[in-house]
Amino acid sequence: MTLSGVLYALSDPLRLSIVKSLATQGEQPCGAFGLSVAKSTASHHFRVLRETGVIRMKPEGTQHINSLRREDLDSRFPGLLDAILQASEPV
Amino acid sequence: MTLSGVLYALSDPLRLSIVKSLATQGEQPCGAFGLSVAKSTASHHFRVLRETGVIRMKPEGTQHINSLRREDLDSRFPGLLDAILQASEPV
DNA sequence: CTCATAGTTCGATTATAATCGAACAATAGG
DNA sequence: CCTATTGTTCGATTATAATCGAACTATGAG
Repeated sequence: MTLSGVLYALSDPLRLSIVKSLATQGEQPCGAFGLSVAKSTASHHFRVLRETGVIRMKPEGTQHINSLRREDLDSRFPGLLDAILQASEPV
Repeated sequence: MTLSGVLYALSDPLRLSIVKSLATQGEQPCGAFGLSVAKSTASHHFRVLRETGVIRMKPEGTQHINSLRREDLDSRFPGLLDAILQASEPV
């Protein structure tokens, strides 16, 4: 889990929107985000988030539940996630 | 100045190193960072940092002095820069 | 067993980004 | 005026990343 990796993962608007949704709505399956891209594209973005350590995924029935790795992020990069979530909130 | 833009700019290790240097050493001309890439490549990275609003540049004699736009960043994205600089410090 | 649902993987395409060298521009110094 | 220094711009190349459709996998429902 690297800083550059996390920043890169979050620099994509679609991935950032996923993370924001997880932060405010809590864990959700991939289908719940209403992403307007092909399934394979969505899967790619979830993979990036997973591989950079931003989210975790657990299979549950036929779906995969995503959740934010908040504790890990907060301990490794204190304040970073909060700053990002807060910065993107003013919408 | 967008969040995604700033995150993108800082997700590149070379650009992050420039920003770290500016944060700790204060303003410096392009040549002072000891970047091991071609001049044109360095110029490209400075441009990205400039265009995303992370740094400003002022010509001074034959050189261009770079400085961090800390106030702007802090007011637009409170805590973000600090979190990033702190996270990358543990070196 | 069959079928629908939820995602993944694969391969291909397209779009972005990083990188370089060469030529250029601006300035300061002699 | 000539030259060195500092950085920019341009064009080309290469590397990464985003995107899609099609085929696949796993699970649960009937």
